[in-house]
Amino acid sequence: MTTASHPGKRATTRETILDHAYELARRDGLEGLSIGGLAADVGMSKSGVFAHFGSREDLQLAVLDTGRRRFVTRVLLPALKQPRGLPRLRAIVAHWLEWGRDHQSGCVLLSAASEYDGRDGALHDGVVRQQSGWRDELQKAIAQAVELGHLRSDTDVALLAFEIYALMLGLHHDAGLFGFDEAGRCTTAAFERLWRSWQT
Amino acid sequence: MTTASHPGKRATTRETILDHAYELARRDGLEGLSIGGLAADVGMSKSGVFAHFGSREDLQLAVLDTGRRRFVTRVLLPALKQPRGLPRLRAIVAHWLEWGRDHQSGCVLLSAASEYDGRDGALHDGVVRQQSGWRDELQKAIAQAVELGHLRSDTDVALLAFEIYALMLGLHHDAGLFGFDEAGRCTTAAFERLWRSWQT
DNA sequence: GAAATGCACGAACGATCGTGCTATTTTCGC
DNA sequence: GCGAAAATAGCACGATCGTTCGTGCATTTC
Repeated sequence: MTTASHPGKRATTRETILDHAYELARRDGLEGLSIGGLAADVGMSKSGVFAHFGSREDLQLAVLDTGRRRFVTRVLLPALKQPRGLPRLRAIVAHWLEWGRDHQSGCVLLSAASEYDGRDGALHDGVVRQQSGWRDELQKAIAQAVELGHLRSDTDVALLAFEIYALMLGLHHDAGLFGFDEAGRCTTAAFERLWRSWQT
Repeated sequence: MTTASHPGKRATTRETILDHAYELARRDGLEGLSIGGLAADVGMSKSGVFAHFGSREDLQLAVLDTGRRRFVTRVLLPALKQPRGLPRLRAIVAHWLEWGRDHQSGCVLLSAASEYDGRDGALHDGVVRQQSGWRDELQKAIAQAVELGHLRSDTDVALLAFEIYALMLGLHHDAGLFGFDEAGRCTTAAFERLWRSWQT
């Protein structure tokens, strides 16, 4: 009877709860996520949901990590199948655009970034860690494209990563307020201009 | 016979409340703004604060409008003193950058945009109206720069406005998470690249 | 000086928040 | 099937939420 030799129902229920919490957090943010509302959405009791996490903050951290894992699965991992350099970089952007299309009603990772950028605590730390981790991945892909000669040798890696991220922020912003169609058009056009400006 | 009896004490107290509310909303967002917390911050009773607005939603709308007015005063109006065309456009961006420096701990307008982009209601409508109004001003300034030959005649006005806005989103995002210095450096460099790419 | 008005306060409402405790039910190895 | 253990429900708590209402104090108006 050490620890969990059997699969246990706990893990799957926790996943279900996190699925619902993720959807709720997309609309209301991690700060707007309440245990009572989540329990009603899942169809469980408040205490039943609560027991899976121990605190609201741990629930929020778990939802944040759910978002991170989904983003990695949907954006980063598929792109890693492409050859290094510009193809992989463009694949990252392409999958990121799809992510944006599917998350025009709100992205947990971005809303968390704007919710916790000014405070401190575990959520802030988690957001910073997640965001800087992704920025590192982005810079890594850019650096490879430079090394392989796909981008100009004097490319400012951090600057290009900033520009790419900024365009995706613009996409989410405009898609949420003005609709995805026009926002997607602008973003795509802006990316074409961006590649042209850095390409060899 | 105290100070300023002509505009009535009500108006000045309301301004004081809104000053505090604006600062609180910068950290916690409009959704995180509570009447009790605001009252404690101002040094008034809950009901005293409440009486000035009639509802929490009206308070939030008032804070949103406070942000809009400040932004217009700090960014748009000073830039309108510059000659039309690229000088005015660059002045807009310059003052916007200063705004970003002073609001690295959170900008009410941007947090409101991400808080209400997925819902509906008066706050959502107010945010959309405010954002599209500002985008229109931006496009107007760009169009003038094109007409005056400061920018390429085939300039996609909406696209450039999107690119400018995206860079400012990137600034706020990075400044909030990683610090203003590096974010400001990237933003400035990105703008120089942007002007070069559209200039005649 | 009396009456009216403007403003803020304090108390209280019902609702919901997060979070403990204790039963009760469900699950799973035997 | 049985019994142990895990998982969920039930209930209660203090705190805070937005909101309402009645009251007191100032100031203005007559």
